[in-house]
Amino acid sequence: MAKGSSTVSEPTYFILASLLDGPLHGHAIIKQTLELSENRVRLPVGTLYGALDRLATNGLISVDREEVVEGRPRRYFVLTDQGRTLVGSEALRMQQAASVVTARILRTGSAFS
Amino acid sequence: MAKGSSTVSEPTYFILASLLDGPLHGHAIIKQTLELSENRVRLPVGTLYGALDRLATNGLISVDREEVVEGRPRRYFVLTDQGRTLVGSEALRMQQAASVVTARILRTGSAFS
DNA sequence: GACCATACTTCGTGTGACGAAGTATGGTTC
DNA sequence: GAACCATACTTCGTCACACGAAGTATGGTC
Repeated sequence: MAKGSSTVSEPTYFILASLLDGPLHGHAIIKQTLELSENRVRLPVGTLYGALDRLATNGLISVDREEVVEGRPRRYFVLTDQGRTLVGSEALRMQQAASVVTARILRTGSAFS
Repeated sequence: MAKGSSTVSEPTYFILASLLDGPLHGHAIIKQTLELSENRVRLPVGTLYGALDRLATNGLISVDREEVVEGRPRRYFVLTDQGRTLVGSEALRMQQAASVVTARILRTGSAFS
């Protein structure tokens, strides 16, 4: 389906953002998201794997490869072109939305540093 | 309970943003949101009034006054201090999240203008 | 052997977005 | 003056998603 106006949630957004630098497996995405968000966004596993399924179904990511490291299975995910495009346009959307508010707050001289 | 890490959705965010310039009634919020978002966000009425209830319950907005204009009732809502603070910090959060992605996209030289 | 970390699975619950249908009023058009 | 449209708000049902929790499996540490 991939409607143009998806408006992705924060967990989903950071999952996509985590994959910008290259393929990662599930737990690595959790760590990368923590880093990217400066320790703000701690993805719960239930959220992560549910979202990964959805994103793969919608063609925004795909499975890169699966390997077994020290007996533990790892599934690596990559951004598709569509996913890369989406996370980029989401970033622009957020920037626009943010600037609307920051401009107004400055203008009305509110208690913000 | 006004958790610090609420992470407000796009409709909710724009409702709060619409009220930064002063009290508005429901339908005026829809129009203001359209304007602020450059015609991107068209709030459905079901979403709007549901969200207004929730926001009022959570103390982020409150009813300013009710009047009847040309036979039609209007209920005006105002931002509370808490609401104003929240929308400001949400804007900062979005800005940070956006910049993480835009920086990476520039660095990896993706197909973005 | 108990315990912890990594890695992933599955399930159940609750919240929120939103489409749709409905109520009420006033203005316009024929 | 009936039909119709715009404004303004209400209520309901459904669906998607977040996320807590419990579970499976492996290897290392104490």
